[in-house]
Amino acid sequence: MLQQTQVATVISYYNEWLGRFPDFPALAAASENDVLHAWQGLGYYARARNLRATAIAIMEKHGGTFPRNPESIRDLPGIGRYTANAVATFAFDQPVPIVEANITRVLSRLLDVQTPVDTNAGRQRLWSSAAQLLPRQGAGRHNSALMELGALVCGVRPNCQSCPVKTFCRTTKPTLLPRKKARPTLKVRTEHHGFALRRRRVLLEQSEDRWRGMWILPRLAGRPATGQRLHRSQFPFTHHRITLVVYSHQPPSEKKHSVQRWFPIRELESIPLPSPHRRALDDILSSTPDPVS
DNA sequence: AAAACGTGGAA
DNA sequence: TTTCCAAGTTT
Repeated sequence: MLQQTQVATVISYYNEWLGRFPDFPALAAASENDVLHAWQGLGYYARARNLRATAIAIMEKHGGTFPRNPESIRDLPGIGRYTANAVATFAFDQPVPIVEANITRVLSRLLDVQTPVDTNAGRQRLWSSAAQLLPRQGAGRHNSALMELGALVCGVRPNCQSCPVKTFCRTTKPTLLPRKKARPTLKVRTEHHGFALRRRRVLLEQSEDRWRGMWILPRLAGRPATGQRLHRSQFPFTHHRITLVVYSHQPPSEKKHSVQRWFPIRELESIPLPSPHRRALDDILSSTPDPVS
């Protein structure tokens, strides 16, 4: 959950998630739809599918017990070098390095790393440095301390006065570090969707790409020739800014290549919808109590 | 190896 | 308002 997501955001999901899926058997037995529903709003939905796949792997390949060594952990779906080592060091106190956003700030400043950290050379530098700094005993505590330092002192706006390792720090301009590659230019796009309501049911389709497995308003090829504009909003998406426009429309009776279903309005809260489409639906359903047939 | 993958908080 | 970015991984 914490991958590329702030701790405070994760906490608002964490307890409910664990209440719903308290252990590996429960998560392994859950449907992908249930998992996506519990995850909705958190983003990066591949994590939800991978976490479920990991639970299944734990049950089927590891006899229900989470593996202890980093290589085995790394083989689980959705777990890369950082997460594997983080679990190994925090759960099992193993002497393996970790490098995430906080430690990237700390090490790049401590060592005055001018190489962009989001390049192979930069990552190599940080990971080998983290490995060298590792103590033989108490690696879990050490790694935790590095992260806390990055979170509480060596943040985006560092508080060097209160830094416990200021005498070792090589940079004189901490706010210029870590360096990163130039961001790709923002791409602006408009996406057109249709809203159809019949007998208190809304037509939705299951996304096959961006929000794979989640339910969205049916895509339209472009601005429809007919149909009233019911909603317009914008949402950011990685390096895109997308304008979402929703029109009233009369769906053709047959539609191939995408799963479409009519959902009673009451059921909308129980199915996984991405945030922009949920907001659009909320907007339309509240402003037009009884829109077009 | 660049690009894709989401969302909301904070400056 | 815009921009940056957060306990990264996969393709």
